[in-house]
Amino acid sequence: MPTTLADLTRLKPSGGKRSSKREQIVNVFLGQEGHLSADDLVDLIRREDQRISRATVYRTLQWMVDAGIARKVDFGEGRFRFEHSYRQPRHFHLICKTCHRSFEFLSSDIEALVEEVATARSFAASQSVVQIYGTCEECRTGRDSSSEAGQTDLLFARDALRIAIATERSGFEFYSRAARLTKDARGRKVFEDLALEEQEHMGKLEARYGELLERDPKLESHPTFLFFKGAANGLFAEGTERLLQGVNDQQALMIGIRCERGSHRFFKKYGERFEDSEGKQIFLEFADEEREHLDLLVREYRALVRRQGRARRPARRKARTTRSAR
Amino acid sequence: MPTTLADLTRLKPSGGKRSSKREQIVNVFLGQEGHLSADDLVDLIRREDQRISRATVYRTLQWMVDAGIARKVDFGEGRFRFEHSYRQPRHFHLICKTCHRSFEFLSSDIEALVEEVATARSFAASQSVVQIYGTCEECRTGRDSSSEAGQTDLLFARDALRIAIATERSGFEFYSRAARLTKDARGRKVFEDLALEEQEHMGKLEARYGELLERDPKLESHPTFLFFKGAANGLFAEGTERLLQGVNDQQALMIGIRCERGSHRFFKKYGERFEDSEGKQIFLEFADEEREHLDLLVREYRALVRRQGRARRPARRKARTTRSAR
DNA sequence: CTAGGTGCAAATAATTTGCAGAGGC
DNA sequence: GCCTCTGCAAATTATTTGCACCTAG
Repeated sequence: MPTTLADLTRLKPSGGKRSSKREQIVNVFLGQEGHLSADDLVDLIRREDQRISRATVYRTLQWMVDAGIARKVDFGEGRFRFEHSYRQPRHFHLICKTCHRSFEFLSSDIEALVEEVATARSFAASQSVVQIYGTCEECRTGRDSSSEAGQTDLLFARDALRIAIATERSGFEFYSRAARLTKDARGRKVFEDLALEEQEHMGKLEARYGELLERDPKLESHPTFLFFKGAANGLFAEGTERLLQGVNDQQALMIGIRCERGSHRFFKKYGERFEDSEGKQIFLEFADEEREHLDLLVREYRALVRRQGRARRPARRKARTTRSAR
Repeated sequence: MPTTLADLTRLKPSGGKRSSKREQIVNVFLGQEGHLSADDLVDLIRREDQRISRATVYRTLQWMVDAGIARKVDFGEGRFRFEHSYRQPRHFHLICKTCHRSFEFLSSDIEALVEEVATARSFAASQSVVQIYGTCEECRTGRDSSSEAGQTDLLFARDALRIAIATERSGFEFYSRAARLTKDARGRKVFEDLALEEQEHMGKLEARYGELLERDPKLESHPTFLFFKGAANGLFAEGTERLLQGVNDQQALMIGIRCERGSHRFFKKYGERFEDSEGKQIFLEFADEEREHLDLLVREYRALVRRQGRARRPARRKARTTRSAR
């Protein structure tokens, strides 16, 4: 919970005096969950202090937006609502027209497509809004679907970890198979080491996942928060499939490089896009690890090419193109 | 241009009297392009008739929304804008924060993802908003990028045709190859016929595309309006690739069935989602054609299985599973 | 003749602003 | 003491509504 005063003091980038009123309003805002309208906030404030005027609340909200504490969101109701911004990544919304609650989600997939559209239209996108209007499960079925929001902070971390774990798992599988298929002893050793490392790190991530579950035992009952198709099988799945179609040592290395590069790019980009949070942390750490693997593989690839060159000096590349589609 | 009175009379589903004022307002609205605010419309109306009150404009706008002539859109400016709805499919927006103009696009890909998210959260989605805020090319580079909107109506038809043509082309390729690979004479004939049909229809679609270009010679200079990844290679591309991995006659038929089914579903679904327009027409016609092909293939598949059963009566299925991944 | 459409002015609703006084540094 | 924050009331902006009047079917 980022509601402590200690946190708040760190939260004042732009000028502004410390003032009891402002402090009070910010505290009430941060202590609240969900999406408040200016009026909601006034009501809440009035409960503990009758003497705060509506204008001050509006002014403080504007200040919070400027300071990066709050984000102004528009659900098409003819007035704005405000949500926490601190530690929370930008996200999209599902908005129930019946109960007027809203639910958050992230979709790396949608973001990628949005970027593609902007690029195709040579449009410099700075922000995007995705809102799905409709009826939530509870309003349709009547029963309480126990979704109850649940700190998006934790959900983001949970899903980030799941993706990282799936990637490690598929990486492990990839390197194990690659090791089995590699003829060159030195190359085999590289793959074996990497497989081991992936497995080890996977263990660590799983432990971390366990810790997360301890913090909120119901965490796993919440639906997906971060949608990312690549996550399902892990980013190495495609590479593993290509391995099975038969490749030589050099090709195996190259496929590994491509997978690590894709993985590194995804985690780096996604990690950087977000404001400070545990999920961001996980993504960036993971990006670093993948970077190291990538460098290792690239070094190994160069070494292999050099050795091969020495082995058959005058013989030009015989390029046994293995006709494997495309 | 759907601005004629003839068109308008057809446009009054719900009750309402013919009234000169309303007629006048609707005409001015439909004669205009882009996204008008209520105030913009009042200004335009006042130019030809001083005696129309602001309230009537608001009331008429509401009536137009109910009648399906207009759609209310919210660009987060603190007021609503209105856009034509008649003949225009629901679309998403790119919104320039500098010049405040907005540009439209469709994305089947984003729609699919949005649907997936809603399903995963058991949310009954009824409508979705996708808005990309940023700076348009013109505002960034200064020069006129000649984009000038261009009837989205025509752009939709253009892109629908392009997708249909790409699909026909890939279908032709698929059936040609399938014919070449098929041993059974009767099966070969079926594939050959289909290849011919795809080619023929492709010609027709290309002619239609040509007609479209005549209506607006600059049509091709406009950027993509309808984003759909499947369009690039056509919906049969994947099937063709699988053919090349070696299959028997029965498998080839099955792959064809799967492609036609996917294609039919896509065109049907997309066609139905849209309001009356040329693009919709193209999609639905195409869906029908694919349906016919699908039925033909299914009949042929059943016939083949029957013939095979007769050939080796007591022999149980020998199921030569060709280990081709998954 | 009567339901619905229209104008005008007043009402709402969300948000902003002018100004005088209060408070932190 | 100065500069910013605050409260209050008035202003602004977008949109709606009450009510008397008008008009097409």
